Amino acid sequence: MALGKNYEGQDCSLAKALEVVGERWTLLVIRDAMYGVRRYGDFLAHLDIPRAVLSQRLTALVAAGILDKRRYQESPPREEYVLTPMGRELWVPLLALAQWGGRHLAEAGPCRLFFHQTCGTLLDQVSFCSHCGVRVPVEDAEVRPGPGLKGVRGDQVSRALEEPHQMLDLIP
Amino acid sequence: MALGKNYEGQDCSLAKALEVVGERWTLLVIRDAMYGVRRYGDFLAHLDIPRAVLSQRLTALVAAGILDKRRYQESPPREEYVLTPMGRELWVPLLALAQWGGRHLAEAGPCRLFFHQTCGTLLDQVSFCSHCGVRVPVEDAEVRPGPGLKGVRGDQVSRALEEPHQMLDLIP
DNA sequence: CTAGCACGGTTCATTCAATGAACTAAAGTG
DNA sequence: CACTTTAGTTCATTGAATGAACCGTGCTAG
Repeated sequence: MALGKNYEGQDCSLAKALEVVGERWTLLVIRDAMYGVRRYGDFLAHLDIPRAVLSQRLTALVAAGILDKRRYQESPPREEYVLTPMGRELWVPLLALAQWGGRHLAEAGPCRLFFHQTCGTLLDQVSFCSHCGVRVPVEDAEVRPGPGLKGVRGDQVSRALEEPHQMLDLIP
Repeated sequence: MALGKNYEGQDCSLAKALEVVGERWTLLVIRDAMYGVRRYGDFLAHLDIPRAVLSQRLTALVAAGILDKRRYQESPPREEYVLTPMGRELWVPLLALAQWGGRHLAEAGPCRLFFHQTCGTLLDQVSFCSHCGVRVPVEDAEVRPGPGLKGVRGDQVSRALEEPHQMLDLIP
């Protein structure tokens, strides 16, 4: 692969994690799954990822136990990819990385902000709600557009995310 | 590059972060820098990374403001790479990812454990010390070998990390 | 003063993955 | 029956990763 194999000699939990989620595109696929993207075509439209790469990544993530592929309708048979509990736990490092990027790399501020859904508090320190004093799992969080959002993408998913949206909830 | 460019269309802080730290090897280089690795040769020995890739990554990280390259001795002139404050903040997502890997991918348990240096409390929930109620920055943390550590690597850095070691402190 | 060595790289041929366009296949729709 | 939607696969091309060899600087031992 391009990123992910051959870290075996590393004797390190981080290396093990990167073997599974460290390849190009993989974390963005997982991010989209957290936004509620579930279908091949929606990932494709939102990520501008080559089809072959998307197929490979989805298959690998299913094999790793991060995504679950399941039929959501017969006739025509259609499958969706949803995060497993293990996949949902990636919320913590993912949010931390996004917040780091928002602080240091986004001139105009973060593109998206995350809130504790039950109390409305902004999550700015990892996934910890300073108001409630609890760690907020993905399912209790809400995304809203942030100051840095340009809104240049025209796809379905991007448009849906211009509105506040509960994490994991299916994109229209 | 192989991972990192071309996420520009993404309008997302996570994508921006991955443009800088999402390439193969990059996060492992930063991890080593947090362990106190500073010299080209030590990164090389500990990571088993091709020399050309290491050069490229170090240069890119300096350009991104994550590492600082500075002379630590004249005659012979030698440079070291140390984390900037911005780089040190990657501690949060890095630790979160390592903990996720330790929970889900390490049969024998995590290879390394991290402790709040001032009180000795294990950091198991991101970088938050449950005893002191504070967020622990890298410089206040200590690494110790965990149950999953096999200790198969013979290089200087690996051997040094078989002992408790304060983060960021220079490896012997 | 010269041979060797440590360190920090660069160069280059080969391998392997990413890219993107085209094609396939199953099923439903008009 | 033609056409569309969805979810892929195939394939030629590009580009990065790999690993071995080489380079240059400045110490150090004989």
